[in-house]
Amino acid sequence: MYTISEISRLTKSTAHTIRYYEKEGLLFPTRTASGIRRYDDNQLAWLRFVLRLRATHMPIDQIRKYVELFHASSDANDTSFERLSILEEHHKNLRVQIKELLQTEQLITNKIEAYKELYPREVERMMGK
Amino acid sequence: MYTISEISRLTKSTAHTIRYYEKEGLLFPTRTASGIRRYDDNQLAWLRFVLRLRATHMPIDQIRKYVELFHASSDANDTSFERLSILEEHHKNLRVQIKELLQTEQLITNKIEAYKELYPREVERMMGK
DNA sequence: CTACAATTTAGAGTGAACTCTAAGTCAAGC
DNA sequence: GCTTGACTTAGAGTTCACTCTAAATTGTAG
Repeated sequence: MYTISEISRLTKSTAHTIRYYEKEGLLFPTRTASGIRRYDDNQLAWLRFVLRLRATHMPIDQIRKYVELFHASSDANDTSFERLSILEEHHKNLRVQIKELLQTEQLITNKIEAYKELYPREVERMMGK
Repeated sequence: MYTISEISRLTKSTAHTIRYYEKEGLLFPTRTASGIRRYDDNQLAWLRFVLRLRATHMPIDQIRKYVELFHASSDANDTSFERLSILEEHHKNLRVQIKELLQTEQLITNKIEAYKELYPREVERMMGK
């Protein structure tokens, strides 16, 4: 079981952000009798996943929707399909982002090459060659 | 020469945003005698480039720095190297983003597969197979 | 000339995601 | 028991990038 500062260190995020995610309904740590947050390995893994979703620009609202569906799921009310479709929507988003980044990466590479051709000696000097 | 609404249509951005970019020092359209903005093909191409930088999360401050260096450049004060290094910084950023996206894409793909294995028939039905 | 659409400005408002503050409570070492 | 550092809360503040408003001006078609 980890304290918030341990989780913060392990995930390289701030305790402020971790509390904020809890307030937004993304995390549900247990508490000690005196009210101090305790995180286990499952919650650590889940937070790590959340941070990757955030790093790839999935809105907090969407992540919360996913969490709510997870908690609402039961034999009588299986929410797997909705959760799957949220994942698939983000997956579609990821592919769009990847495409945009790869295109722009090529464009920037070309521009950089153009600069280097314009001033080949100076660039070599600047680069410490 | 294009009006702001034509540029807006051609770049799929709003006139509001285009004026905002001008206020932020990214664009310098000419004006008619009565003060109406006019954009030529060079400025259109530059705006398109700016929009790709933005789509790949380059901060407006950085783009402005690049523009300022461009305008400050002369034979006596060549700013090509600084501009090159700004491009290279963004290029480094792009590679980091691409890596993060590809990793997360793999992770999500795996999760989606797990859902589909859990409920293969229902997923087929949902997907209209 | 008139009407109506497009453009202009300064500045206010919005939304998302943090990020921080202050005042108080709790835990650990001496 | 005392001190020091970690933790708690509600709520305020910040940053970024738009996004919109309102009132005035300009362009255009009939």
